[in-house]
Amino acid sequence: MSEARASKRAALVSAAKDLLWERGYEATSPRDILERAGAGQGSLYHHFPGKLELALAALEEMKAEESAAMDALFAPDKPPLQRIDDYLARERDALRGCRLARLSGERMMENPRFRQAIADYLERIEAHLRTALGEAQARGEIQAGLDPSHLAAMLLAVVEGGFVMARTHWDASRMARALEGAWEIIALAVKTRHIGR
Amino acid sequence: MSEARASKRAALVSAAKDLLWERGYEATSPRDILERAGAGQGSLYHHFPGKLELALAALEEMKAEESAAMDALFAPDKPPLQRIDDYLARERDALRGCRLARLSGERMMENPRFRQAIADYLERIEAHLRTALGEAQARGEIQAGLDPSHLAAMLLAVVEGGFVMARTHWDASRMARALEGAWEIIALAVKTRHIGR
DNA sequence: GTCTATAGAAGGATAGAC
DNA sequence: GTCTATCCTTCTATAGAC
Repeated sequence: MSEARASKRAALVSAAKDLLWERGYEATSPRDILERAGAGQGSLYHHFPGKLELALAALEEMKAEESAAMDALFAPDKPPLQRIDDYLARERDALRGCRLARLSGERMMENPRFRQAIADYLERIEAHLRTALGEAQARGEIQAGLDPSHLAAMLLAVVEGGFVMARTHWDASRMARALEGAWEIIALAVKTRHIGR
Repeated sequence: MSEARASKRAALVSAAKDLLWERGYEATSPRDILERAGAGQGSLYHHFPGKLELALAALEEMKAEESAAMDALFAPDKPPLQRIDDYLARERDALRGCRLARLSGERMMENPRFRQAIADYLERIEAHLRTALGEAQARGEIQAGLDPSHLAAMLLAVVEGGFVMARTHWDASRMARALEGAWEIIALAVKTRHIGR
């Protein structure tokens, strides 16, 4: 149960997580993973039926880790507008891309399990945003006519689109500019200056 | 010079454009392209040094086509807010993804020519948005404190992020919701009701 | 459980006839 | 310019020893 009793299985999943983030699924071969994990050919196929199942295990771990980080960031005891502020201001490695959604262009997205792991993660963020926006609206902190569900989707899209832009221009400030825009426009919806940085 | 004199080169580029959009770069093999183009092995390597150069040619054509569509959509004689409205309301196949930026997760993005073709396209849209927003602001149609450059980046990010969300959830309405949010929030910045649908 | 060795298939490119 | 045939490498998985 201790981490010290490291199995090759854990090393394989860990290496797969790294490589999926760095290169994506198609561009990562079983050999790449074995090499990085310091494991022999057999280990992968002992623990998993093949590359896909290993990738799914890696995806599940990434989803769990990132979801936990999001749950902490959106702690319900924080003021709702503070949660949104913290989400937008979160430190990100824009050039690396979203750890999960960077895979959205892969052919493997045709696989429902692969796709769903990523969808679960995005939906969790969107739900947190929706809740925070709803609470803020109930408190009278943002304008009444706005739909929290639409705004939540928009904010998540700005972040995910920001990753795409940063990676495409190979310039992290592209993400920053998009977030700046979201910031400025959201400020118009906030009745009193509850958030700031 | 006529289109009737179709060469295999054109067929190859056309097939590559289709497949890059459908599957991405890594997931498309030279054989896939040859098969769809109805060409023999030799044709590809007669016209191009290899798969990469063919993909770059395809990318350039896609960039030219999509850029032309954007130039038309952002016609300078349209009222600026109308241009923005038209951009957001543009019909898109959300599940297919952005024809160019869907490749942003590919390992081939490390290649500067590959990356730049996509960056050029995104920058062109962003510039159109920036110009339109600037003009609208100069006309006094949107609030003065807002930065057109930030808002332009934000709007492009909503669209590109919307593609990611739609593909991930395999649900085109995810893009629609993000756009709805952008719409509602932008309306707050518009002083008079210049845009509508 | 882990390793090395190997196999079958696909990817990517070349040779050379027409 | 286009084709068919072929080649080498890499990918993915299997076999079987330890």
